[in-house]
Amino acid sequence: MRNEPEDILERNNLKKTATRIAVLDIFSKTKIPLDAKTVWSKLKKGKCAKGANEVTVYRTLSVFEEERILKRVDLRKDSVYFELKTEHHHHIVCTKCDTVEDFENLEIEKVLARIATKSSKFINIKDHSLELFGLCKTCN
Amino acid sequence: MRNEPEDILERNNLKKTATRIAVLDIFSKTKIPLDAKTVWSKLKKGKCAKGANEVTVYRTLSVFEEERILKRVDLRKDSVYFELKTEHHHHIVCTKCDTVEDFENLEIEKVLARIATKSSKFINIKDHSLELFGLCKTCN
DNA sequence: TTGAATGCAAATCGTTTGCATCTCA
DNA sequence: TGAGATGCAAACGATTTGCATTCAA
Repeated sequence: MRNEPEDILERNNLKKTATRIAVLDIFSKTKIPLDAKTVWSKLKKGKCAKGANEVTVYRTLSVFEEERILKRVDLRKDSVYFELKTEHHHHIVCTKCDTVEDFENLEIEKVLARIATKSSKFINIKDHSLELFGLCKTCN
Repeated sequence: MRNEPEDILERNNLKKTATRIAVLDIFSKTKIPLDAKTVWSKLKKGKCAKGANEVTVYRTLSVFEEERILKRVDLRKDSVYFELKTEHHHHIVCTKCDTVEDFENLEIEKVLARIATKSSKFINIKDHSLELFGLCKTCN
């Protein structure tokens, strides 16, 4: 399965527009969670024709989230961050600068699955967020 | 160590005002995360003199967060939720209704502590968030 | 008394919506 | 061609700020 922006859009029955392709490009190059403002400013700087509209960015992110191309990430910031939905992983976030480190851990997933079965009120757990917060070596 | 609203305020060198006491009361009775709007409406309904101002609620929550009396919780809602900073625990949140279930799990804390030591970019991890999202038995 | 806390109005910020126009398929 | 995508202006909701007033200590 190819993962070029065009392929992703094709696969999800989305029209291949310049903005959408550019947004996917940005996410795949950046590799860290981004919010609408950041994507928008990257679009403006980037070679994307015309520079795209801020509202279109919001709409694009929203569509990508619905199509599960992007995944929302909870970083305790004032705006909503997204990242490409690739392998399941979590983040360590520097509360001072914007450094983000990814990590994955099978053990945690197992424990969470077990917790899910123990819940008294929930029967259908679909997702979870797990992020660590602290100071990176530079900011510490 | 007593934990009446007055004691908490005293301990944190905060003036004991009617609104602050009422807000702490609400949090200790409710036991689930609350956002500013909810606290405000509870204040209005409650016996709190005058009913307090919405802005004051925001300021109160903010002060309590700074003083670490309250802890911010990320529930993927449109507003910011807080809860009393008591024992460390996590949440299972219904994405349809407002049901929230608490859970704690020592095993996870251990694994996270180990992950923290393995990080290449971070040296000082202070906190983490872990919330599960799904549908409760009623909404499922 | 006095600095901190509150109330009110207005500003700000992130995000959404209505509608006319444009563009991919 | 026609449904979906975009742009622009305006609306919106959550949160913050400036400033005058009130209140706990």
